[in-house]
This record gives sequence, structure tokens and C-alpha cells, in this order.
Amino acid sequence: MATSIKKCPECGSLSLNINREKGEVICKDCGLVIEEKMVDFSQEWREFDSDDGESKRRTGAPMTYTQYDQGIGTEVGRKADLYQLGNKDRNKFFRLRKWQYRISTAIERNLKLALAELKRVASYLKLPKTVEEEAARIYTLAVQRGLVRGRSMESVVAGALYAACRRHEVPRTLDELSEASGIEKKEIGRTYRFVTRELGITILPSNPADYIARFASSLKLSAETQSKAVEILDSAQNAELTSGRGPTGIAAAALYVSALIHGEKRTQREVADVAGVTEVTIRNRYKELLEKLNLEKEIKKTKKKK
DNA sequence: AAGACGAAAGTGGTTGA
DNA sequence: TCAACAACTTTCGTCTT
Repeated sequence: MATSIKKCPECGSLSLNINREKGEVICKDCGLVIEEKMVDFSQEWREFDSDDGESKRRTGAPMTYTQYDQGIGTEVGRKADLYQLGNKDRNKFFRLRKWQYRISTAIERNLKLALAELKRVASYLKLPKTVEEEAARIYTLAVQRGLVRGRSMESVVAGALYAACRRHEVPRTLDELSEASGIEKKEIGRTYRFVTRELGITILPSNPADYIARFASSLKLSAETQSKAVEILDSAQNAELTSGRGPTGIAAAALYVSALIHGEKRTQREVADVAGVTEVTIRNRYKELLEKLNLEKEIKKTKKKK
């Protein structure tokens, strides 16, 4: 694992902030994102199918959705397993085996292809393993419900990935997904909405703060600027400036302001580019921030210091 | 000359009748 | 299903540094 990284290659600092949920390692001093993809040790305990009790057990080889046969393969129904089960469970096992056989013949090829594509895109975006798993799970469900029919396989993969990112609060914008998968942004959005609705997946509205670390890193802003931006974000949320607006625009504006305050000025263009919004949007958000929170003083302070 | 600012018109998506 | 609507973008002209 990532024990080889002990200090920040940018500033040499030893204080690194490890965020397991997002799979990011961030330098506390300079804000550089050192490692975006790391092994995730947390376990997924949620139940995915309707029969709760028995399937909660975690025995045998770990099941994974990133292999087309979910890592079960021909293991289902092996005699050694059956000895340990009562009649009821044994019947269930037979049904499972039959089910899997049917599914695998009908859908196997599709899943195999799709999950290869999914892995490709996920690794391109350096997504943590949990997200990849989640996306694979979503895609598998979508295939089983016949939701892929009439849509391109790739777009559903992209939609599943996007949904998985949102659920795990590892924000990637539609633009990034679009670039990585080669699918049009609106197409991803469409299938994303369709799939999540059909599968009854609830998505929390994404939090602007989740974008800050990544944006700040690509702009090479200091850690102070970064945490100031999060602070601004907080008060903006209290002032109800955030609801209904695009989270990326708000994050970008907060970052822009806090860069000004700390004398690390970036142009609106630069911030807009990494955030995937236009300068105009930043200007609008920026204006609102200045009005509602009294930040003018802070900006003037740093100007006088010069 | 480059960046910041703002107005106006256009786009895609949501909502409510 | 359609129209109204808000958020965001594009484009362009003007002002500031």
C-alpha cells in the first residue's frame, strides 16, 4: 500500500492528510493531491438483495462485481458448500445456481465487455476501488433489469460510474466522465438519471466542498487558501446561497475569493477552467459572496499589506 | 495588452398546469 | 404534453490595471 509515500514531493512536508473515503492523500501544508487512488479498506456492509438475514453472512471468497461472474463462477452449488446448509437454504442454492446459469448465458458477454470498459474509465479517472465496485454493481443491476436496451453500453457504464461517484462523495464532474468515456455529457446525464430512477437509487445533492481539494490542487493553491475556501463555503451555505446553484460554480467562486484574500491571485479564467464553468458564473457567484458575506474587508486588508 | 465586469441572447433541464 | 422558468453559457463591448 501507500506506505512508500512519507513526505510531500512538492514541499517536503511530513504532514499528510489521508482521506480514505475519497481515496486521496493530501499534503496539509501545500494542498497538493499526492495520491488520488489508494487502496480502500472500508467494507461494504449494505444488503443488495431482498432476502436479508442469510445473505448478510460473509463467508467464502469475497464477492466482487467487477468481474463479470461476480467472482462466483462455477463455485455456486459445489457439494462442499451444500453440506453446511439446511433444506431451505439448499433449495435456495439450487435456485441461485439455476438463476445464475440463465443469467450468465444471456448476459455474460455484455457484462464482460461492459465491465472491461468500466475498469478502463475508472482507472483513467483514478477512482477508488469502492466506487468502481459500486458502479459495477449498479451496472449489473441495470443489465438484469433490461435497462441497457436501447442505450449504448458505454453510456450506461458512464452513468453508473457517475452515480457511484456521487454516492461515495467522490465528485467527478460530468465533463470529466465525458472526457474519460467519450460519451456526450448530456447522454451521460440522461442515462444517469434514468438508471438511478429505475433502480430507486437515492443520491444526495453533491456538496461543493467536495470539489475544493481537487480544484485547489490543480491550481497549486496553499492549504490555508483551501481551508479558507471551505470556510467561505460554510457561511455561504448558511446564507442560503448554495441551493439550486451548480456546486462546481460555487466551489470555484469560493476558491477564487479565498485566493484573493490570501494574496494568491488566480485569474477567473484559470479557476473557471479547472472547475469546468465559465468566468461569468464565477463572477455571479463571486458577486453574491461579496454581498452576503462581508468579505470586502478581508480582501482590502491583503491589498494594503502589499 | 490582459484581465475584470456586465449586458443580452441562447441552451438544456426542471416544474407545474 | 406544453409553456414558463431558473441556472448557466456564449458572445461581445467597456472599463481597469
